[in-house]
Amino acid sequence: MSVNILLPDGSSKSYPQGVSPQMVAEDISPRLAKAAVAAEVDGQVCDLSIALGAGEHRVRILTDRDEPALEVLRHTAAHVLAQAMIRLYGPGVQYTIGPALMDDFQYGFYYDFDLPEPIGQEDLEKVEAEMRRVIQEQVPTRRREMSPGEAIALMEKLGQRYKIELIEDLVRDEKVQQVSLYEQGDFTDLCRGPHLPHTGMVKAFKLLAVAGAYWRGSEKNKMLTRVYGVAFFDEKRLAEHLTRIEEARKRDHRVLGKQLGLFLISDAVGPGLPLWLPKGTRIRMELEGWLRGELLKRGYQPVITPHIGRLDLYRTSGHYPYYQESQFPPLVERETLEKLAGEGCSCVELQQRMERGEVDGYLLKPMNCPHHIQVYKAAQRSYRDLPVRLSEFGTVYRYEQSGELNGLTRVRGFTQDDAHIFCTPEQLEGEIQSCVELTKLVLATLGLSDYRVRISLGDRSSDKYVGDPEHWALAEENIRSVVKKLGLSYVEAAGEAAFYGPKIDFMVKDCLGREWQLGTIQVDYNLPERFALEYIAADNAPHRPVMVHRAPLGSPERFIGILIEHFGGAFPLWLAPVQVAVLPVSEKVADYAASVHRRLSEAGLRSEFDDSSEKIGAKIRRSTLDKVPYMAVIGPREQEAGAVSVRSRSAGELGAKPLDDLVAGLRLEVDSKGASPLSGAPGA
RNA sequence: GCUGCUGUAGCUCAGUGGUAGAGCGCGUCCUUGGUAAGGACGAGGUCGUGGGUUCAACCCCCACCAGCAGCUCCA
Repeated sequence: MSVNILLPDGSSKSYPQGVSPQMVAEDISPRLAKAAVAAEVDGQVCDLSIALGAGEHRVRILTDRDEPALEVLRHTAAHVLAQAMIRLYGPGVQYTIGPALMDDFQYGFYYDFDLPEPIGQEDLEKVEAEMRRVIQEQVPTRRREMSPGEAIALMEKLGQRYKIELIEDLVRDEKVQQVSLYEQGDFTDLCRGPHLPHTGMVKAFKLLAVAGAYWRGSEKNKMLTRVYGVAFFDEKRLAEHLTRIEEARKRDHRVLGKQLGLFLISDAVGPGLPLWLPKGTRIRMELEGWLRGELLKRGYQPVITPHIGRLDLYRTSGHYPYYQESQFPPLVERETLEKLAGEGCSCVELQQRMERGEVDGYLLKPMNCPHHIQVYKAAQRSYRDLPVRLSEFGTVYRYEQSGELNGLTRVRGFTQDDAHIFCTPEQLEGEIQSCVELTKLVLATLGLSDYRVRISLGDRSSDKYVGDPEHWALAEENIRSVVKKLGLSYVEAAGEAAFYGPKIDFMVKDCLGREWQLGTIQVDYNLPERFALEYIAADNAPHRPVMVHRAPLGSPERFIGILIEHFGGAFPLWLAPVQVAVLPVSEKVADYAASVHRRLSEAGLRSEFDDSSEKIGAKIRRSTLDKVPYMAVIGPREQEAGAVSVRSRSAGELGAKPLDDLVAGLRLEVDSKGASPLSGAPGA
């Protein structure tokens, strides 16, 4: 029996049985054999050393240029890490799991350990040094397959109880007959593989962080020590990666928000409760103002509703029972509180009675929909009125876990650019479509053109979801249909839906390639049911409307947080808190400069006048650090000519221009939300 | 919420068991300078909060609060 190998170039070769991809590579060319790091056999990435069975196989030799090879490299790097840890901290180190990461922005692999004593960031250098030793030794890796029983016996000998648990689970859940282990010198790991032939092929790596992680991701389990690292085939790519991380760090919206005076999170006010400073507010007003205009054009009716509402309202909607643990506790009226205290009611009792609905209170609203539903119900609705589209930039409060709070992207008090559309089932698909189109417009306007869509579906087996399965199926079908019709690339995620219905989420990549979840569109048959919503149809009988919840930004707080990072604080002109800085060269031209400043302000431009006694270089530097898009430098020459010397953030010095030209140019750029007629360069 | 780390002037940070410093920023004055930092002087801190150890704590110990990284969660 022989092995027939089909190569990617279409050629085929014949070998005796048991031939390995490594041998095939050697046969093709010594250079390929040297560059080979792994192989792809019949579409499966595997070790170079495996013995190929009889028959025909498609074989592709993977070198450091192939994406799947990088994953193999990182996986081996994780094993090198584990081996180094054991060498340093002794056989008492329990190693658990250590995968390669291919989609993470920073990290390339990690390994979770149960350590006899904790280690910190400062220990990583020591671990790296030991890893370099393991790499220098070029320790060969060897795959062994054995029965689960043998593997358990081996792991018992090594004292690795997490591995034993993993093997036992593989047997129980997947009924495996055989497991694979990788030997790497004195280190043996249960592992699916594949791996590099030896550790010497891990060329460039760096350990980046040490942090806690629960065993198997469950907070009920023990907290392990996770060491994160990244690895590449060469130093250059590693250096680029580290630069990219550094770049991201510099764009951190929390850092820029402070530097540029955009927002503030004050301990005196509370964690996760951002305060918008004047400059940040400017950005938000522009963004929201623009969106408000777009909503009016699309037949939305703005409403304004309060920040709190009766507990009963949220009992009816289901939010109170479903998300109690992530809400601020309810407010109870003083009189009620005093009466209950008089009856000797304890705090625990009070909470229980509120849960049972025996005591009412008020809740800081966690969602706007119950209020909007009341607005819908305020009038009798005819099918002729539908769709009713109620919009509000409504601020909601959610008690996020303390460890989750993060700048503007995860907060406890935030606004939703919310709207609720009440429509007939027949109108639903069209409404979803226009919501998707609005979200696309928002993203396009802000230059966030790299995104995909996630359709989050229910999960029949979970009890998390409420409502009629038929409605769910219908809603899911409507959503799919729209996404397909608009040709969006999408993934489906079962079990990710809201409790009341499926949703579309926009997953947007920023300029550094990091993915964020922004806009959302959710279909809801459930709340109309719970609140007994109706409209009178053409048959003169009451029917139940469907609701769409949608927020193209998601939340202005979160969205602007992401925009700060996307633009690195250099906002396009229409959003920039200060659009133009007027910089007189000396006090001699202060009057003329002041008149320029006035003229710009009167034209509706946000102008800042720097009349400090600094030299012009210092003034320019200050405006540059503030990322002001345009500067108008003014000296005697400009005064003479009624001109300004224009300097742009993106294109540098543009030379002297008549003041009228500057005003007109800036107006044009603001109104077009992008293109820069002054410099010919993009505004951002 | 959990694990680890951190908390000193408005900001970024240094520092010592004997109650504190730098740079930037801020204020005043001098300077009137042409495209990324002109000069001088000055103000500003109960060293996160509360306990404890000590003759003495910003420094050591404990608790709490907050921030950061990761995990978990996210209507």
